[in-house]
Amino acid sequence: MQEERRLAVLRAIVEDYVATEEPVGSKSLVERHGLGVSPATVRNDMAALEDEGYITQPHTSAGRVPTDKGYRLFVDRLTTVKPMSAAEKRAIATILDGAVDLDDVVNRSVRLLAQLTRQVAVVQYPTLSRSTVRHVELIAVAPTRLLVVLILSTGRVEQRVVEVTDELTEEQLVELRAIVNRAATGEIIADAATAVRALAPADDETATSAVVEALVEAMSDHRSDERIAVGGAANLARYGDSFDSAVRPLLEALEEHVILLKLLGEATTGDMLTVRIGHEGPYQELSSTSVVATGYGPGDEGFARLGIVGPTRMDYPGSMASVRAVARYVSRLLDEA
Amino acid sequence: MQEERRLAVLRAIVEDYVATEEPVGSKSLVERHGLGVSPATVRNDMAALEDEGYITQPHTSAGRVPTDKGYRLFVDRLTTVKPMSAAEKRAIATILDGAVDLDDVVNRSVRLLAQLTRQVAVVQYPTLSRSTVRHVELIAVAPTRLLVVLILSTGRVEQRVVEVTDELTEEQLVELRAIVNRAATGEIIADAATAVRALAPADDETATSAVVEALVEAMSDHRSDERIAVGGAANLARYGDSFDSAVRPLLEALEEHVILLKLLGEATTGDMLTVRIGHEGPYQELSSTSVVATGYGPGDEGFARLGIVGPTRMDYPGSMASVRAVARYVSRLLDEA
DNA sequence: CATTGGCACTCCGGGGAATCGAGTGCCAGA
DNA sequence: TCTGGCACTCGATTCCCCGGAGTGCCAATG
Repeated sequence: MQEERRLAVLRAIVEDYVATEEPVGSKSLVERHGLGVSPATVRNDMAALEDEGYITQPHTSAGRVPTDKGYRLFVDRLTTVKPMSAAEKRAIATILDGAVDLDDVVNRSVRLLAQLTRQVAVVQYPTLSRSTVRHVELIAVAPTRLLVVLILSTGRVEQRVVEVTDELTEEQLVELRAIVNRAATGEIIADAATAVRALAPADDETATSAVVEALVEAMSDHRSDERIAVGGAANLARYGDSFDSAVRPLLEALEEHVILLKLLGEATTGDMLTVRIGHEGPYQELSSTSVVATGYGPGDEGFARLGIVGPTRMDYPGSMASVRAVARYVSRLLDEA
Repeated sequence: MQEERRLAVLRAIVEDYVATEEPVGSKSLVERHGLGVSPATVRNDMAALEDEGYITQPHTSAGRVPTDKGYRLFVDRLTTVKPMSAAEKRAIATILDGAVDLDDVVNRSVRLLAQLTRQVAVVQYPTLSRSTVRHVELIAVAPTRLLVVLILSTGRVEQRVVEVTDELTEEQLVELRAIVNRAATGEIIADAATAVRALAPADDETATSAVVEALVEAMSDHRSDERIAVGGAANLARYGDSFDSAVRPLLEALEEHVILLKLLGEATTGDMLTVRIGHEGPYQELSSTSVVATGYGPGDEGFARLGIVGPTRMDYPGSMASVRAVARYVSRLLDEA
């Protein structure tokens, strides 16, 4: 089965290259790994692997380096996500259990991920779409001006200021508040939006309609979708070589949350662990960085994403394990709340 | 007046070094700047300046480089904050005027500063302490559970959940809400806390006391004091040399908001433009970075800080001008709101 | 036919040696 | 007090050489 051995060789190359950061040659390969064949044989395999595009050599007669395609094969077929040790699990638990609210959970997760993987970690705040409305509050801040406050089960608060044409009496306000709350409270946000919208006909011009409009807007506001926490940027300092080409665009991307979201992947892919290697991503400038991400969130389907981004030359099994473990733990945490 | 010329030489050295990033020698100095003396004369001055500790040479018979002490003198006596051009002012205005709320103002400011100075920008969120209470809302979320919402003039919302021992009727709730609002609404936050605390004697055990406690806590909560926005980290990529020694600790500091706050300086120093050069700062690891910061905020006295942090070898006049201009504009913006 | 040992070849990277040149310090003279 | 001249220093650049790791190919072997 020379085919099988070839894959073993590829795996060994990836592992060695990740560990040493240097092109790996046939001789050191057979020494470090216990493949029971001679360097010459390995060389033949390497030549074949190179023909197929899985590895490449930086210069003539240097060692081999995995290509993106090689990493892809490695991730897809040559590795299993290695389970976390009990100690690591405990560490995750202790760190995350101390969180007091949603913001805290996200911040702790991001630090934890950065620490575990020694890469840059990115955590998207859970979307509103799955949370429920806890309360709607209307407050008159001026005669014809209302402050609409939307309080969600996650503890998040959205607010809008609404101008109304007619002055409202206190009784009208109380009544309106009651109506709106009756429609929205306890509903998940999408349903609440529908229910609230049903309260006012489109051509209505009363205060109700203005408030309804603001509420619907607040509910469907995607700003919180775009909220993201980033951590572990200091790990970029370990890039050392290839600085301008790799670190600079990444640093820029870290401040563009829209780009980060795109990197994490579309939320529609669910809670699958996804790995995007180098050029597979949407940005050319980031062609030497990979992303390991997954969906997470309470309930069955993930509704936000978290992950890490680092050089293509990274420890995929370890990163994948960490990302998955953190995602699972956070999801459970959110489930309980 | 050889003393005067010496200072001119120092200024020229600083300017050249900042521009070229290379040690500057006597010959190129007299060429680039119009001091009407010979290189030899300048050399004598340089020797004197070196004796006094304002400049130093990296290696024997290389050019001279300013020391921290040299930069200090430069900043204190040899430079005036150069006014911004009309175009720059317009740019500041257009960018900041588009802001829709406090978060937006802060985010835009941080980007703007980073863009103007090409350094890392840091903006502290305005503290609650100077803002006024717009409204207090009490919401029963369960029979013996109240959600206390504190809405401030800045648009910030603080919330607390309170457990009360006795069940409250709707009337009691309305009354309590009225009492609390009468005491707090319109007051600046410190006064409001005092007023609210006066509502319930310390040994009281009623719902009032629980609510009061939560409110006071929310009002004095310092979490928002610590909120900080950072931008322009990509500018660190321009450091090029001295990477591990300078960029790494800075990247680490950027994630530790407590450290950033310390770097920005104590808020008690008011709205003075302060410059901290290299080792003058509280952290040894950041001995090759400087901070240009100032207080800002509505009203006369600054109550939050913003600034930039970059290499000691930076364009101080330009940075100071940008920081001050942005601070002023933001302050005016907050004043209007 | 896959595997292996042998062999010639390539080329990167490190270590000197030589050179260049910008810059300095010092001194004597104006 | 300033200036020109001069000898000296020393980091950076260039060049060269060589070692070593690695390759590709080929003929031999099980």
